[in-house]
Amino acid sequence: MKATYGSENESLLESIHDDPGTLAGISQEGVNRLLKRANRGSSSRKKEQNDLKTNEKEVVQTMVAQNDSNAEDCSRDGIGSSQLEVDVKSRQDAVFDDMEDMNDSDWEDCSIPILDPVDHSSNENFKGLTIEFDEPSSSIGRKPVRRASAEDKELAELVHKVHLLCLLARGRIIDNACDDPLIQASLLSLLPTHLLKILEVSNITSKALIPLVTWFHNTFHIRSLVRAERSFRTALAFALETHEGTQEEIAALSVALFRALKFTTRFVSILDVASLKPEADKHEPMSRVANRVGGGIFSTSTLMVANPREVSIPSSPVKSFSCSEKGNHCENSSRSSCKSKDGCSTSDGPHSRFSTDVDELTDKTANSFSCQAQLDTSGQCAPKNSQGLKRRGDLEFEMQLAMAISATTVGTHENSAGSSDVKVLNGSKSLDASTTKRWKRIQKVESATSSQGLSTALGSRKVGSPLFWAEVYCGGENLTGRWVHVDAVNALIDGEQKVEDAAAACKTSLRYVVAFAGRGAKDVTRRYCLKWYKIAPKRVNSNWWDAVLAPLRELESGATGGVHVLEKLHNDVLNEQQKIKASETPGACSPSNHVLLPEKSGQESSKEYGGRIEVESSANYSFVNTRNSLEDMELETRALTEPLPTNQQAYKNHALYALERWLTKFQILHPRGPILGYCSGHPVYPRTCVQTLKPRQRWLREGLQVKANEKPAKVLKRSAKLKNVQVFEEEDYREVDTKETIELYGKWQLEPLHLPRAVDGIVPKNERGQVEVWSEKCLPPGTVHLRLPRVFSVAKRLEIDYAPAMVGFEFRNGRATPVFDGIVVCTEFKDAILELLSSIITRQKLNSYYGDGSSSKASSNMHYNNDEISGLPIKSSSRADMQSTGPQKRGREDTMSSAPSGRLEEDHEHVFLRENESFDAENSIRTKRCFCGFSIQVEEL
DNA sequence: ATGAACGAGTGATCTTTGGGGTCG
DNA sequence: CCGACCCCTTTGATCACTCGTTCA
Repeated sequence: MKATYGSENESLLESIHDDPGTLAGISQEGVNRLLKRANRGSSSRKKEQNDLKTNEKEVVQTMVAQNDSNAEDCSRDGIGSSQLEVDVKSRQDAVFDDMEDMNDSDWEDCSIPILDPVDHSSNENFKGLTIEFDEPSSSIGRKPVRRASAEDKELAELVHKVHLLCLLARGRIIDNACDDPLIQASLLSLLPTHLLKILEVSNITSKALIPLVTWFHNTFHIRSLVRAERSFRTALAFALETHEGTQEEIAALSVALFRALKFTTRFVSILDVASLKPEADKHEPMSRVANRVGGGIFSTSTLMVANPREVSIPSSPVKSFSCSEKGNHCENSSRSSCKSKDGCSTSDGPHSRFSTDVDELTDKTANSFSCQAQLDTSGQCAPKNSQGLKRRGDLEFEMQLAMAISATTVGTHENSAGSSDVKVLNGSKSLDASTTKRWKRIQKVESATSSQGLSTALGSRKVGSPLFWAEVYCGGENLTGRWVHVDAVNALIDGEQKVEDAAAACKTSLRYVVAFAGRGAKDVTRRYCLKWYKIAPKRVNSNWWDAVLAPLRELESGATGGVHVLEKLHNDVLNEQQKIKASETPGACSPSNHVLLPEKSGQESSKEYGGRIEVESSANYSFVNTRNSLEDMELETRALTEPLPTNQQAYKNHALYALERWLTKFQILHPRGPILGYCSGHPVYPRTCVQTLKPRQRWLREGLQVKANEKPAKVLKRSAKLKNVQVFEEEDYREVDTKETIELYGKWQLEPLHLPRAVDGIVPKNERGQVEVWSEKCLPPGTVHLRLPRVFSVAKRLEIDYAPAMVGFEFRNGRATPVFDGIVVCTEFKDAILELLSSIITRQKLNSYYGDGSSSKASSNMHYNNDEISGLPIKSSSRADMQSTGPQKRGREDTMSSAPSGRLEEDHEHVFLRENESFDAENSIRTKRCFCGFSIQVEEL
């Protein structure tokens, strides 16, 4: 495994050079680091297990040897030996755990009492040992279950996030390359003249795109390549030149073409990231993650076959056929890379194109998957006879191919059977039934072979998955226009609802579908995902993701749905003229301004200051401005209209729906309805009906109290054994008392907290003489919370009634201890307290500036004075003040006080940790405390 | 093949207000 | 005798979640 991963890492490193963009580089570096760390962890874990086993064996062997030597005198007849070994093993198993951490030095050379095998049956000790043997032996049969630790999860999340960022960066790079004017111009120059008529369509529809996509699909082909070190733009140019490329490149070319034709177009990609949860990779070693990184971020998927030459070419009598039957393509195969029986194509030269013969293809695929991927640039391959025994590589390749075909064909079938909006190109005959059957067969084969340890199959399941496509904004669709899914690679138009199934068939999770435009990005997963409840748990924390996407969304919106500020200003100047012309063409860009050599991408067409394009961009301003909000609404609507899941489990954390059985003990349905449907006979309620309940005391913390005469919405019985141990001992016959109930209330039973008002300067306190200040709302009316140092002393000295303010609990020494911070006093005393505190501060200042002696003396005076004022010893400055050696920290602050210096020579240097600081915002006084108890107050400028 | 039910393991969350000895 | 201070010791119950197994 390690070796595999190592090679993957190397390819990963190589691929860094692919895009020398800083972000990509940095991201890649991050990924590598994480992967290395992860690999280390996982390999070390594996190593642990291996070591465990190895150690075990060694220990057993050693001990057996030892025993042998020790039992030299024992009779060694063959009858007892096997039993002896078993028994010895049992002991070793029993002591193994303890031995794990011990060094050899920990072991004394001593004889292990081994009884004569003949006699052991009569020995009681031995019997005991034999019993111990049964446990580990039975556990051997059990699968070693190692659950993911918190660290594993954290690591997996980190990898997931970094991977996401890398893929985002990658998408932006590709998107940017699609805007390349030269590439766009070259594409346009390739375009047949008759297809240019599409530019005359004012409001483009998905239907109008069919000839264009057909041409593109017939012109450009997928080929899996060994990547050379080059930028994506170069790769794109190369793909353009050779008409072949990776799925990513071909998809990018299609985007570039649409943009060249002035269609508002996005490059859309499934970000196939490493799993958010460590368990997902449990059975797929990190090599697969690395592989996916290599294949997903910096190149398209690669065939997981070590030596491409090992892949045989099935020798069914195919003169040619297209793997992209019915317009669908498998990634690692294309018609151009399919080899004739007696020839191998070379990668550099243009490949001959073969006409698609679906019927023939059907036969071919039914017999065997006789399509050969061109696996490397050399394109060399050795034709082989499929009749013979297939090697692993053959088998695997066929599986990949089958999956790819199956995946895409499913979508095709649904397309053809589906709505009229769905267009299927290049297909005349449905292969679905047979392909589906094949798919199932192949799946069986796959599971069978993988169980045999077919390592090369790792990662290959994702082959064929639709990972890249385009979204073209079709103004002629619906009333308002909409984004249309255009997968030129697979010749699919408007097949958004097929993507999920196709991806699922290739084991690709549709967790993140991101559309790129204008160097920005937008999450459009909702458009392609019907079962969001399956996706949501696999996605990263939405806050983080939204924050990451926020700036990119603006860029994307600016490119596809809005107008740049400068353009808007410019357009404002020409407002009158625009108004006149705006009413003429509210749709997409004008075809009449089409030029073969575009100066800008479709998104930036409005930058072209000339004639109608400019006018249109302005005219579209309000229109396109709503385009994004319309799309947001569309995605939002999809989010709110998810179909009811059919299995109960799915309701457990469903965002929209709930089953009563999955409610937690602190939840309740209120109101109980409406019932949206039933699942296995259980009524389904909207999630909005699920209310969280809390005890009365808990609501108080939030400044809410239960209304009068409200009965608890739920009463829980809680075992209180520990609490009532003493009670129980005293009244052990009252078992009922060992249970206590918790009365829970819901939000609808609450009202704002009404605490008794402070009267006559007396603070209302609880039974402990405190005020619990969980928030400002918990303060009794007429009181104020003062969180000032020494305020206790001041209040006491002024003989003002106060209550310690309890702000929470902390666990210390295994028990909860209340945390106090400041005091609560009646509002009328606030000024008096602050005044006195202020006077103390002033006195300190005067002392420090004009007092006889050094500032240190003044400082010591301060503390002394404080104590004097309060008449009470102040803990924080009691001992330490007398022992401190001087202030250790001076910053920009104006030091109001400094510690006494040099009075006592001690080694201790004060350390003022930030968490020990308190800050009085009103007076801008910061109190810093050393752990020794020494404190210092500074006024911040 | 799928899903329900169940059990086991794990991590997260909730809990929530000292007491005895020593010294000045 | 009283009050201040130090030291002790670092919970554990419960819930939610996940995964594996079994069974229908």
